[in-house]
Amino acid sequence: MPGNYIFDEFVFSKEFFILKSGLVAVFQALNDGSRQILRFVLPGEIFGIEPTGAVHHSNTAEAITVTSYCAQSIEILHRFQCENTGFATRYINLLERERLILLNSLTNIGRRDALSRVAYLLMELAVRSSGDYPLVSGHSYRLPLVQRMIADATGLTVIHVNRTLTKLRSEGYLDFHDGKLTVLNSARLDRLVDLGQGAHAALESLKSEGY
Amino acid sequence: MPGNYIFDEFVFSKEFFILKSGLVAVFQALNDGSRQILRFVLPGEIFGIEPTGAVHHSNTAEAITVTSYCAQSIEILHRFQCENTGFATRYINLLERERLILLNSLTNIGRRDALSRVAYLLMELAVRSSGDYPLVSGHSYRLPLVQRMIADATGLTVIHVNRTLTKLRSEGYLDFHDGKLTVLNSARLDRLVDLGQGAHAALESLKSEGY
DNA sequence: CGCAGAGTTGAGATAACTCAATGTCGGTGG
DNA sequence: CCACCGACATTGAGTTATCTCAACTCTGCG
Repeated sequence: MPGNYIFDEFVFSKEFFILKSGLVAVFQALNDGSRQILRFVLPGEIFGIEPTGAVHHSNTAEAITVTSYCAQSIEILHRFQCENTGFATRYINLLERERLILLNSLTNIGRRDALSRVAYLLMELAVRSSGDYPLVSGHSYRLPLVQRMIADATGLTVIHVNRTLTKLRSEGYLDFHDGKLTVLNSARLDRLVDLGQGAHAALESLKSEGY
Repeated sequence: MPGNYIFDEFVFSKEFFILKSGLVAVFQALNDGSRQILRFVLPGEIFGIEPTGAVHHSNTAEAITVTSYCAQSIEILHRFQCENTGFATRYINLLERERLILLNSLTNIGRRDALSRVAYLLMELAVRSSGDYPLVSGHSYRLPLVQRMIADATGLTVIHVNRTLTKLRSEGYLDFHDGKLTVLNSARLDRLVDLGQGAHAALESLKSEGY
């Protein structure tokens, strides 16, 4: 259910999860009441992984929409590691893919200004969920986020996200409202977000695994 | 050798690396000539991993000090995955540990102001390289960085890093110069950086693997 | 000697933040 | 049925953290 916590920080951790449908946000809560969303989890991706030996979850997973997922014991993973090559291989793939997403988020938050930062986040989610890249101008993608979540994920304030979205629309890049992203001009959007060959290569590689 | 690139973005990727000694920075280069340092690699950690199927490295690794490392073919990893449980398990451990570091970096860059951001980066590196946590007041830790690298890693400008370091010293948190971090007051430092139970738990868990 | 890389400091510009008010919509209780 | 309330979105005005530009020092090195 939307708003539900699938697991909480500091809960004893013996399981990891594979999302089957819906959207999940994984975040770290801070003392001042704010939070940093570390990643949005899309169907087919794993979450809740902790370093081997860690006893607690280091962050919290919140269901953004209605979700279904399956929980796997870490035990099983270790047991299957050898018996079932396919399973371990797939697990490693998913970890590596998550890692790539995290690296891009780091560059996004560390280097981009608000305009391209918000644009990149929305693009990335659209690419990951649709498998399209480049995104197609005029097309709409369903991203069930509210502005608060964009703020928590980008490190900006909600108010600034609001102004930024207004600007992205008025300058003809994209339109986002009511959980729907409409691409106004895919080529311009690409240029806005282009900060090195890395950005495009990354999006290209994210599209490949359309689960 | 300092300044050498161990691998470059977009180089064909068939190997990953295990650092034996020295310090390595992994970064993404941007169009405007700046870069985002994604991670500092310490001895015992792996770098150069790409998602299975990717043909290129998605970032660049630069030796900061004299380094020694060994290169492993990805092939070997896949081949050993089943034959040699220990190897695959260790590989997964390292991936998971890297993931934890990345998550903390994301929160660091997304949520902290310059003062605590720089402080956290230095603390994290000291904890990871020494295995001490909490750090001990009055003790010095060797971190062969220049201000430029701190800037590239935190998403700040060199000039602001400089002012921030001055402030950290004058306010009695820490002193950093000539590649040496001196902890002035470990407890205050901890409080400065404390943005949720997460921060301490994370540092605690990073210390555990002193290679 | 002179030059390059690193660090430092000052002054002014600007992106993003804070505080405060207001609008819209859907749900809920009287 | 209407009034109220809470979540979300929007807008304005003033503040502040960080950036930019520019000058200057120090050190090591060819």
